[in-house]
Amino acid sequence: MGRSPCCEKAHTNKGAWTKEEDQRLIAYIKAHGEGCWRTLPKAAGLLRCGKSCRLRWINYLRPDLKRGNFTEEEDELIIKLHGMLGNKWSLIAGRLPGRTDNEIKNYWNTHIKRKLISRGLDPLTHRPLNGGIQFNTSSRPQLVIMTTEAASKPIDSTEDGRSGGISINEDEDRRLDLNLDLSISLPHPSSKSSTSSEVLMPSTAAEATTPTSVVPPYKQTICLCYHLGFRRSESCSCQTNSNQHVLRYYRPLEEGQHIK
DNA sequence: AATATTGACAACCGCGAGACA
DNA sequence: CTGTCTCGCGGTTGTCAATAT
Repeated sequence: MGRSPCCEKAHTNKGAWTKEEDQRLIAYIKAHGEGCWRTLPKAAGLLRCGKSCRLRWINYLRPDLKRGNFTEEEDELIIKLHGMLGNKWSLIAGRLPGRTDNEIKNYWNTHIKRKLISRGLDPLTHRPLNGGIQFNTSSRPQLVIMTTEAASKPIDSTEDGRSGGISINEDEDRRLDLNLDLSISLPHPSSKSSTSSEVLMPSTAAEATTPTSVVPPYKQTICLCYHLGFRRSESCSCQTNSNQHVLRYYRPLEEGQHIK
């Protein structure tokens, strides 16, 4: 009992999209909106696989795409986020408005990898290529995952090890130096009132977002799901869910900022 | 000028997760 | 509970243009 193919391969075009195909896809989505990619090609009169339509729309045709060269700020943000998230391109893309995961992935592979190598850093681990040399972590910002009992369960770990995410292994020391300024520690006493896992991290965001919860006076709670770029609100249940496994991070307020 | 190599990026493929019947 | 379907993600490949030989 096999899985049915996502489309009728015998009657679908492949390869580069023509202008006419683009126009058809744009016109259809403008009229009917995104959704049901499987049936879209037929409805739009396209001889394409639904997956192909989705990719074309998301990576190339969407009106909110920025296009053009990456700025130095974007470069640095990508490097920083990659250091924290690994190859989670969709999450990284969520932090860069107008950029797609595919675009960032390509850009990483063609530009940033070399940039890091030229800085003497391993693009995979962000550690010095020659080994041995360690950052002075005390003088650099840190990502600290503060755990509760909930954190004894690994976060974002997969069997095949493809994930580049942050994981917490109960057998390991609770304070891990993950390099690139990452470390994991036990809960801060001052945040006892909060039962969620919390992350202290350097802010890469210009703005602080809701939801908020009981926080120490010098911190503001930010939903990690939202902040890391989950676009669909339903992916985030932080506000309504008392689930102890919800991961949040706190970031220190910047100068001039105050909690609303 | 012809050919080979390299770089950039669009597109494809396979897989996993979640929804649903 | 199980199987199927759809969507989305990350890795890989294909193609074309630019550059080097």
